[in-house]
Amino acid sequence: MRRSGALLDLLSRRMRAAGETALQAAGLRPRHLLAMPVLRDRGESSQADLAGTLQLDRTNVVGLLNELEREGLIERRRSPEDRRRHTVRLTEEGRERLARAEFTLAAAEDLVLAGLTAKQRDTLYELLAKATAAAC
Amino acid sequence: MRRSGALLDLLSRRMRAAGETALQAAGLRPRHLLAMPVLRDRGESSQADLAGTLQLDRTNVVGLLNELEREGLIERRRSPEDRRRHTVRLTEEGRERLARAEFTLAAAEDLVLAGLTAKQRDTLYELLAKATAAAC
DNA sequence: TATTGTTATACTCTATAACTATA
DNA sequence: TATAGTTATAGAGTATAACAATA
Repeated sequence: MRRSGALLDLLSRRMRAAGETALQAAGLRPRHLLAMPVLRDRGESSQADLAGTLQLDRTNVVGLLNELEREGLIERRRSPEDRRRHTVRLTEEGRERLARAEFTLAAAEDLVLAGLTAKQRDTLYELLAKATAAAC
Repeated sequence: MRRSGALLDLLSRRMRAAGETALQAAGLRPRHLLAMPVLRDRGESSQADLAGTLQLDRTNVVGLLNELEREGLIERRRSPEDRRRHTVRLTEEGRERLARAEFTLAAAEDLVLAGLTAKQRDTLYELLAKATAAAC
């Protein structure tokens, strides 16, 4: 019986472990590299929108942003239009740390996928992108 | 930049959540459906071998097997050849519960991958199998 | 009433260290 | 000395409930 779930579970555990190791020197974790690219691409975002995009619970986004804010990589500001919202942006340092960390992480990820050819890695990425794009 | 890790993380979280929901009625969790098929295919296994195959820490396999043993789905016996080892097997009830649960889980997994065609799901499975087959 | 951010909390997953019994 | 299983424990990931501020 074809059980993609078991393989996904194993591969994502390896990815996480490899990512943690690779990012350790940069003082970041894979989870940080989920949120930061979104902020860079959008320019800014509310915490709720960010949680929706990452499909993380908003309560966990609070802690994630606390860590990034403590490191000076993001900043929160109260939105003038809707004072319930925090507008979150990358700082300049956040942008720089992200650029370096992304290369480090991408290299580590490719290493985990060393069993695949470059073309197969591309196909895998496309299939994952298509699968996750679906509502659920 | 191509970041398979982020997509893998998201998809495996969805898989886990869908699997938990689907297996709830059977009183099992996705993690149980990792170990049980290995035991069925091998007939029996020591805990250390099982941990190696699943790439789980042996300390976590202890708890996993405790749950399955409490439910009467596996049995541990002291190995006569090496009295340090526990020989683990599926019970008859374990075999039956597994057969039913596998269909339930496979259906739930296909639902998570609904954004892909059947052929794409097969390709994804093959790529995941090849990627995880590599040492690391 | 509903939403945004927050805190407190609980449960799962994973890894490390240390113990025991065997080899 | 080393290995198999176990226990205790700590850290990360995730979700739920409840609250204050704001809409």
